[in-house]
Amino acid sequence: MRIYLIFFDTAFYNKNMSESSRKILSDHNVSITNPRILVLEALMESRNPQTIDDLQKKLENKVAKSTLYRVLGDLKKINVLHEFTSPDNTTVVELLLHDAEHHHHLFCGDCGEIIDVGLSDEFEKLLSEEIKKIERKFNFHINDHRVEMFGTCTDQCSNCK
Amino acid sequence: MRIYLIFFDTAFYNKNMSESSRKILSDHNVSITNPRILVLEALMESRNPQTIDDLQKKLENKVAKSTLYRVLGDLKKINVLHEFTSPDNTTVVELLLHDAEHHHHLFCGDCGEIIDVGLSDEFEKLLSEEIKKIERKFNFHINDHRVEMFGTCTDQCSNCK
DNA sequence: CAATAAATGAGAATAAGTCTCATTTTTTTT
DNA sequence: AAAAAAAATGAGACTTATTCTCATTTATTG
Repeated sequence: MRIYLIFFDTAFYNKNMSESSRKILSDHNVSITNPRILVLEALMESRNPQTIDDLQKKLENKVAKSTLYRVLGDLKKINVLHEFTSPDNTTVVELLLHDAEHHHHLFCGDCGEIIDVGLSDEFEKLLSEEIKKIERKFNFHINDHRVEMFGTCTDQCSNCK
Repeated sequence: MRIYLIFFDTAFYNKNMSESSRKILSDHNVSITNPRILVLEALMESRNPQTIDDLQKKLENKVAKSTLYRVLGDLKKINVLHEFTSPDNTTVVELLLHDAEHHHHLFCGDCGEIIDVGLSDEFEKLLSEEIKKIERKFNFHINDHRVEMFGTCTDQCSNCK
């Protein structure tokens, strides 16, 4: 089952990114424009979170800086993009596709790589319980959470060796 | 035991913040200057993380902007300050005192308040085990982690009501 | 207390992100 | 399918957070 999902996912990415991009936009009633397709394609090119700078490089000058930021804002608004900040204070961005599983982040302090990681169901269950306790204790309504892990890749990650 | 710690902590903060500040600096072989003491005092004034803007207001114009950033950098270097970014992309900063317990953060999306929260020992133990698994799986050395929780305070937090 | 080293203040410089507005592209209407 | 209306884009000006520079002041050392 898990293998099936991953397989599907990869196929989804590679077969026709332009098609997928159009579908994402039309599914959310967002008008289909070239810059939006280009940005979505650039986002799909890598599975892990990437910096705005990474995106700009991939897009060369095919999309103006102001448009890039605007498109990213649009994608956030329709909930297909997740933006957060890495420990060295860089904004990073990742696509949230329909089949994206709930996950957390592992940061390498050496090369800056950010890796998506899933944690066990047992852990997630206990975490949900902890969160319920926190909601009661602080009278909060909590709608999202994330575990961030900080370390160094011991020479294995793609940027390092 | 927990009550005792909190009690000690409060006393530590209030009795003589200037003294404590000097001690922090001398303990880390950092020269004792007025701006550093003022910044440390401002940091001690609130228990939860605060923005750079909060600090600047507390300091009025007693410390130049460039100096404030430099002092914060110094404090990070000696590991008594933790800097991170809130979901709305604001830099926040909190003092890590010797007796600060390991904790996580709860963010209110309405008023921006950030609250330190501790989670149960049982949870932390399971999280450590998960982290060991991740270290093996990704060949990483992980030295820190944090759980971030996002929500809204239901009219209870200090900024809101 | 003098000499040396380090830190500070003021403001210039940089960089990330936002805003403006004339032009172009997309969507809607007919 | 063309015209009209609405929305999005590009280019660059603007803003804001942070860093840098350097002359002056403050701390530390001998």
